[in-house]
Amino acid sequence: MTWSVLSGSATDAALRDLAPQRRQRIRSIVESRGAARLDELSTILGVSQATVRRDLDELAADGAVRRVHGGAVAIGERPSEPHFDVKAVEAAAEKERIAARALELLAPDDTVYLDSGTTVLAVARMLRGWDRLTAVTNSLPAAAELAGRGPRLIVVGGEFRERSQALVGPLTHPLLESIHVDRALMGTYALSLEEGMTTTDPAEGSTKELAMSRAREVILLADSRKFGTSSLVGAGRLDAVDILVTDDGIDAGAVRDVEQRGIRVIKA
Amino acid sequence: MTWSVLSGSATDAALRDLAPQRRQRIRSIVESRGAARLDELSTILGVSQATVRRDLDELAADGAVRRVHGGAVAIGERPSEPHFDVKAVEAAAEKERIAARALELLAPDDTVYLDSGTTVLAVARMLRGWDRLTAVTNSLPAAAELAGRGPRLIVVGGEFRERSQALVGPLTHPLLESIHVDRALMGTYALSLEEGMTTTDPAEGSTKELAMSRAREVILLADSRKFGTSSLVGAGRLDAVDILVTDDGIDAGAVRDVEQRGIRVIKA
DNA sequence: ACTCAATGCGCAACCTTATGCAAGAATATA
DNA sequence: TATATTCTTGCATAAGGTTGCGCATTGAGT
Repeated sequence: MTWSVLSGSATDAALRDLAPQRRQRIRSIVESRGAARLDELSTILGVSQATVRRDLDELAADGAVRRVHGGAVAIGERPSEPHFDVKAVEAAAEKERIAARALELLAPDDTVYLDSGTTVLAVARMLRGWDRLTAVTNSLPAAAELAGRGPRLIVVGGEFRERSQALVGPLTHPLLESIHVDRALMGTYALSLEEGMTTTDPAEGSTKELAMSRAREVILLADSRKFGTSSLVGAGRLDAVDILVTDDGIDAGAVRDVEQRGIRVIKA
Repeated sequence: MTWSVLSGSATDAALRDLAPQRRQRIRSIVESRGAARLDELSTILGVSQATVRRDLDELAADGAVRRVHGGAVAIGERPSEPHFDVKAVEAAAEKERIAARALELLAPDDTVYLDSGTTVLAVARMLRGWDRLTAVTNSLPAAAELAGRGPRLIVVGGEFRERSQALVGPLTHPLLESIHVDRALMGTYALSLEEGMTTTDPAEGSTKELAMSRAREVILLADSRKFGTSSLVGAGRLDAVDILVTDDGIDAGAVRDVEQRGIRVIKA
């Protein structure tokens, strides 16, 4: 029992973070907002500005943040502003590997559909300079990434959905129905054997399904953590998928289950 | 002007950006518009001109922007004539004025089509926070500007044309034909009484014509230097235009000619 | 149990930097 | 050349930072 609660400062101490925890919090605050002023941090954390200063100096010494007058800014500030708020798309190395592996499945003259999602976006980045390729996409970040950098670019129309930064809904359908692509590179929010691909938005789900139906070959990019999860609405059954590219975190059982459905599994 | 100085300075400090953030903002403003005036930046950022000067000097030293008399221009704006720099700054300010004037013609609940081009792009920028508006556009930069910042956003599909950074061609038509907007804000490469609007690309021309035909009211944004010029292919006759927003550099004779066609002329 | 050094934190006096202001010099436009 | 901007410069000020010190808590040694 802590009857030391009687003393004011003892109470505070009990509630307060330990120094390393506090530094970690500062670090994530600065990182998520790009910058933070000293007095803000002091208020948020409930410690004095002097303490925040010390923490900031510490973090700066470790190279975790960059110290500036009045506060701190995150390291890795992008020099050229991305057209879209592609937030924290320092795509995990894992996604990069999956993307690189998927790239090998494409031919230089292909017509390729690029779905929304960060993993597929990583592929889009790697397509710079592929000037014989035709890329079709409903992802605005992917479009921004490809605009004028090699591939012929076709953007499907539709209503912009902020969460996925993609164009979805009924308005996309006429265009999708009028085209045909060699390969579709799909992402997904969740994936399970029974439900197949699932996502949070009905419009997005049906757009995904339609896109897949217009492709000769469907390549699904999904990291192993997606396995065995499911979300609100269906976005295509597993049967629609021809190739699954994932990372080696996937367990052998899952691989066997998927391969049993006639899907080729590639571990990046 | 200086009420911010008079009021509580502590409040201001809390709202103000950190120096690196402010520089980053300046950088992206200059980059996205191609140029910016010093006093504009001062107003936008809420700091004195002296501070903007210092920031600009700093950024110029880093090679992030190019400093010119009266403001700064983005790196990579190629000078086509002597004194282009200052002209670029002036022209940017002119477009802003035209855009601001056009903005007054819109109602909060409107459905608006935004054409490609830098002047219309300036309007898109000003539409941030208009969350009751629906914006339809074929311009990728405009879409990037609006994505998740207020208006409902619908992007028409189509093939991306690098020169205009817009989606054009036959693939755009099905979607355009299935919608109807209150107002269309159009830009143009060239403009003359006889030829009407003209542009360099056939696909772009027909897309513009179609877009205008889907609008209840067509608003053309064109600075006065465009008058009396013409380009390769037609992009709509003047009869299709209801309102012309231009700058006061236009001569009285031209205004009379245009008004004689039943077009309302607004000088920004 | 008691002391005592170590640590973390807050406070406040003092220094530094960033910003604003204004007058004169420099530069553009007519 | 004349005139209106814009730029430079020096200085005032306030926001931010630094330093030294004291207090509380903790943990180890006696």
